[in-house]
Amino acid sequence: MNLEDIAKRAGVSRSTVSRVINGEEYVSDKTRKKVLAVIDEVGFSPNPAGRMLVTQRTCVIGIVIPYPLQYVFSGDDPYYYTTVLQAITDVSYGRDYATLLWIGNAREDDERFYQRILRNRLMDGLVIVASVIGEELLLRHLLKNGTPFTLVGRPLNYLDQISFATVDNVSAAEQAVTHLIKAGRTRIGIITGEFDNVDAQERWQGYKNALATAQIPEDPELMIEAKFTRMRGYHGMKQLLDKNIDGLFASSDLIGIGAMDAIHEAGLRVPEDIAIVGFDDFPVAAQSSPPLTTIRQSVVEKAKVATEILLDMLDGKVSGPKQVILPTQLVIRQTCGYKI
Amino acid sequence: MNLEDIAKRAGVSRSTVSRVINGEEYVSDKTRKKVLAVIDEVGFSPNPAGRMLVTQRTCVIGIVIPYPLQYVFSGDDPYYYTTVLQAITDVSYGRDYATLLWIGNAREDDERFYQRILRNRLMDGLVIVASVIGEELLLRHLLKNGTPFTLVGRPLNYLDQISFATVDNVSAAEQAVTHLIKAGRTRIGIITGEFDNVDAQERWQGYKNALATAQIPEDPELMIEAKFTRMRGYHGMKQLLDKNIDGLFASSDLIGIGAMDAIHEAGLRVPEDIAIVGFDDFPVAAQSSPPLTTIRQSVVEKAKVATEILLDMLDGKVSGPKQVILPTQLVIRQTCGYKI
DNA sequence: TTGAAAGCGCTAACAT
DNA sequence: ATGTTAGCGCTTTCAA
Repeated sequence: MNLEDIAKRAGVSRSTVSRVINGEEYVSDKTRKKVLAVIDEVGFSPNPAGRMLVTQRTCVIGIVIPYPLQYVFSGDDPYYYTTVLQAITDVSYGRDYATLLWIGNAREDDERFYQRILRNRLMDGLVIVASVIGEELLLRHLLKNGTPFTLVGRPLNYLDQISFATVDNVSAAEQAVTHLIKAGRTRIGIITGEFDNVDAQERWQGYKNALATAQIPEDPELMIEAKFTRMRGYHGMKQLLDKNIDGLFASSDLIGIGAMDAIHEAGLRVPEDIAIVGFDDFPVAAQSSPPLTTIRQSVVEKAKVATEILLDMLDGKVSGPKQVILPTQLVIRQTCGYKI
Repeated sequence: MNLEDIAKRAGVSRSTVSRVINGEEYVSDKTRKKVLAVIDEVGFSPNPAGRMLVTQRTCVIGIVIPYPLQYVFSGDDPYYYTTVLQAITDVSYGRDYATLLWIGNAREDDERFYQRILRNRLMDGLVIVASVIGEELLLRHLLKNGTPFTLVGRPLNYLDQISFATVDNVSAAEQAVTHLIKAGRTRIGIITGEFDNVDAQERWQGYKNALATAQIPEDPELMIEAKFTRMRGYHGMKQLLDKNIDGLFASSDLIGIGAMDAIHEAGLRVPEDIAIVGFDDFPVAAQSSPPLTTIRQSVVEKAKVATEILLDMLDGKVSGPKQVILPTQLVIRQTCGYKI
């Protein structure tokens, strides 16, 4: 069933059917109705390959998550990715784009993965979820052959040529640690995500900045590189327990909650003995006991904005690189004990 | 850059280039090498639209998750979906298929969602992730117009016409409850997922079967419909606390862990006062304290098998509906106290 | 072993 | 307001 068939049944020409389908003007109401009736009757929908061939557009965007889904969060809270996926698809569908999904694979090296994406050519552009360092190669390829793309998160290279949406992790972390300092804490530890994670790195920097501003010397013993998981938060805190800290900046909520597990297990209290400020404000933060004081970032917003920038580029509404830094917010609950 | 361009540069015809790209025989080694060199040099990859138009195949499959990603698990453990997505994409990429992602959207009704999928026509077939009742309409459409598809999970209708991979939830739940009975428990409660979830329903049935077999009368007071979340497990257990139960079948690990939260909070012990058997054996099960005795199902396997069946159908290796029931396994840890 | 040519289903420029 | 026609880039006969 194709345009020609519909045209015959409706007693018109192929082009008229095409016009009706694409909602173009210069079709009489009567003709339009007749054609639509036939289309509806036979349940016709146009073959996208034919259309793609002539328009050179697919109305498909790619979503690239350049690592196995459970890599970063080690399986214990993939909240981040599901939320990002939902947000990207919501925006795309709303603007009549379909989404092709590319998830990294533990058994395949980056080069092959990127080649598969680049060879596919079924996409008008890409949204790349960039929490982990290492997609530099992909970005270079894309920039070289001019494929439109945006990042959810901040790229490390080509900063001036790339569109992205992110939050200011550095300032937000500074704010978190400053909050601990205002609460009177002076021996403040940090447990952060792995260093190949851009967010983890930036939050680490924010921690250092806040200490510097308050003229508290850094103590490497209090700074632990872990992962964004509850388990690693728990074990990280165990290392800090005999270091006599009175404050902890947990670089993610899960880390914070894991740390609380360890603190409670040791018979200590939060916030009385150790005050904690987390990061993310994922749903778990409000549900922990005591509820976690944390920095709120909107993952949904980040993903949505990145997608909108891409679609705006594809629809010709935006040309140059566009970069959006979304606001964060300190959410005061009960793990710090300090009210502003 | 198209076949013609490559042909000119290599001094051959379009058809020869096509043959080389598609790895056909009857191309001399010399010609093949020359063409490949040119392709490599200019970084050519064929336009999929042209190919699709003539072959009537896209080498794209759709992944359909007919509900918002965070609907079923209310955001506190999207482990299931990330794992399913990873498994489906792994298998697809391994067999040179790309994946188009369709996630349900809270703001859009089912009818519209399904129409978008059906109209898309960019897919050779679909893998449908079917944990929640309600995709009947989609299945009917697909059966009607002959689109190949498989389900991850068991369908409720058209059972004989549909290919799927699932586990035997009924027997597995029976085994779980029987394990509690063998441990000497007689007042056994159940907290299960919502009834529009096929797995929840089947596990509920298995619970009843086991009681019947052991001639323990059902007590509606001990049977709680909740959701597959830690929170709902916690609140469900709170309702059961004054019912004097000595055993609990938690229809998911998260429910079990939430129940333990409530039990511990009430100053009771697991398994001494209340023995628990969960379901799923997600990573959280081994990490809880005490570690959860549970039924292991392989979500990865379920998703992989469903995808493989679909691709086999598309590659003409399988014709009729193929249905696979995957094994489950009782994993004995420390929440039941009974060693076989 | 290679090339010529037809045609997949669609859009868009042009003609009417 | 509608029809005619020329491709878009590819595969696939068919002929050589």
